[in-house]
Amino acid sequence: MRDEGRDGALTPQQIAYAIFDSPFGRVLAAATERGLCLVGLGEDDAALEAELRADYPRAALRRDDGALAGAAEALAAYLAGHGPCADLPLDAPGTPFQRRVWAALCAIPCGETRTYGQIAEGLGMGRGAARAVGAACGANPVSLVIPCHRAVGSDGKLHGFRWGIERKRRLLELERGDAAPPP
DNA sequence: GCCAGAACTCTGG
DNA sequence: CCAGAGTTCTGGC
Repeated sequence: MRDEGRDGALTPQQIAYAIFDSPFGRVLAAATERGLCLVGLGEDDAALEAELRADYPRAALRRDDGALAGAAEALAAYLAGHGPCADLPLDAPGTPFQRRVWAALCAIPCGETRTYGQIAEGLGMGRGAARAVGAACGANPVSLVIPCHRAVGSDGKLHGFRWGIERKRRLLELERGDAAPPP
């Protein structure tokens, strides 16, 4: 479904976004009329807005906390450890292969991790496509809704993350339940 | 337009 | 240790 594109300046994509706070810092959630198109983690609102602008340079960005209140609430609950995984509508542009990988990531149960090779094998491509899976994960714009952080190395070790490896580790600890040590 | 290299890798020699 | 395997994107010529 790639309808627009050539029009470019004629019909700029309308994107509404909101920024809220969470245990992981500031969270930016951006969405079109169809669903979320970008979820970013950061510590500076300006940096998050710049990230959104870099991914959608020609879109008409509009701050609208109300329109994204539901999504922001779900994401905040998830980041606080109060929800398994939000089932929010997505509108992320991606190739069929990327969507397949993202679907496989969503199929990973909460608290579990899987290697890139296992994901590739689950798609019926063999372990040779592990790097292709990694590339597809790296292109994932909605890091929280699509649990790309549950993909780990062959030894269960973290290798990389677009939003920072340390943040990825913390996300995994949160899902494993180890991130809630009440004193 | 095409070619080369990179990107959240894995596995075998 | 080094190179190859499968996909997509980006930049340089």
